[in-house]
Amino acid sequence: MKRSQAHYIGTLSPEMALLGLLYGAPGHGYDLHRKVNADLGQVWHLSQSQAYSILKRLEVQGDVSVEEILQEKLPSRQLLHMTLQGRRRFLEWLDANSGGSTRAIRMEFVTRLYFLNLYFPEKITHAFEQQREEAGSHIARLISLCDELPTDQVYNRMSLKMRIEQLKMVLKWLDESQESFQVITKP
Amino acid sequence: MKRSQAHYIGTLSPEMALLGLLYGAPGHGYDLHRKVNADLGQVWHLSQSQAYSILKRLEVQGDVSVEEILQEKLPSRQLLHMTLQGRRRFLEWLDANSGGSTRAIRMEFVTRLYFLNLYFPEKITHAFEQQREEAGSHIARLISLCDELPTDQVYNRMSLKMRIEQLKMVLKWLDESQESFQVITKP
DNA sequence: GTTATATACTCACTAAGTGAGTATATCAGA
DNA sequence: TCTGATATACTCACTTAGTGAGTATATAAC
Repeated sequence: MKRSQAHYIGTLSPEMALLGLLYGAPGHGYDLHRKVNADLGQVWHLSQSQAYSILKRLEVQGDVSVEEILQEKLPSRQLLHMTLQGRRRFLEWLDANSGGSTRAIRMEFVTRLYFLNLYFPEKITHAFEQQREEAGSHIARLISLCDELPTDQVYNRMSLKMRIEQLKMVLKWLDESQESFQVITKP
Repeated sequence: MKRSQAHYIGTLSPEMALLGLLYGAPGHGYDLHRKVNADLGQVWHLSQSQAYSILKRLEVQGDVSVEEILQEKLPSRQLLHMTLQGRRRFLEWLDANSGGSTRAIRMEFVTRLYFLNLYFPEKITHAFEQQREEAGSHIARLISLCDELPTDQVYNRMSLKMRIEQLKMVLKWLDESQESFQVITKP
């Protein structure tokens, strides 16, 4: 209950990238880590040990269950399954939005697209629209924040301005990315 | 020796924001935290406890020294001084560059400007130039990375493209910010 | 036959970040 | 005058992110 699946500000975790891979089929920690690195290596930088530690947490939380596969001589391997709870959490996360941080958009939103394309390609268009709206309303919020800032707040203003411009950029990037998706999804 | 003052990827810390304030005069943890929040609150989100924990580390590392100020009745207050080592580290950091991550630029670079303006305003122009170069070479690196990416790497490409566009934005932002600085530094 | 590589995982560590708690002083309003 | 809010100044316990190195076995390559 005390679980706030919310990350601390600035903290994004590839938790869902790992969990989501199990939606299709059970797998080993080893494979999950490799898959994330192969398909989303520019999105998340995930070390092997970090992958295992996140998977451990997912298990403790009850989002995945472990099937010990005993082997003669060999140490036993652990096959990970997504639990019903994990499935629910994953699907919820898929529909959630990534907020207005450019980092979150680059990491979470792109990861969502990855899974939507795998499992629910029909939802992609909506995801783009939703993200555009989110970005737009964040821009508005930041602009008003910036306007309220006293004139002497030079550095805070610089920072805010940068975030605003970055988000405007994101709107363009969303349009361009979506176009390249049309090619994939409607050939 | 094992100190890599380097942050893990994606991890930026307001360590230098706190340390740098002591360059001018010694102060209490309490004041340092308030000052960072007041002047750089949009740049760093720093809780009080986090501030104290960073200051503790700075002390253990030998960058600051603690002067216990005993008070009758009251619990003793700790006045923090910058040590020679701390001074050296801070000045080195001031001249270093913030790399090519947009986050690092928004946080570290802006913080550098803040201190340059306080202590060495004549260095500001150079800092802008240095940062522009850095950003430029990072853009080049990311573009070649993106070009080398196999066509099927849709999501990695999306992520890279976003970073590239963000950095191009940064170049504009640097120009605009510097203009607003001219007003301050050469009135 | 050895050496490199792929498979599959564990552990110990540093550091970021939160949230709540402690203790005192001071000042403004009922 | 007492009361309660606010400012000062700090501590502690906790979760999570992230690194780096170590362990152990199978298999293919030279």
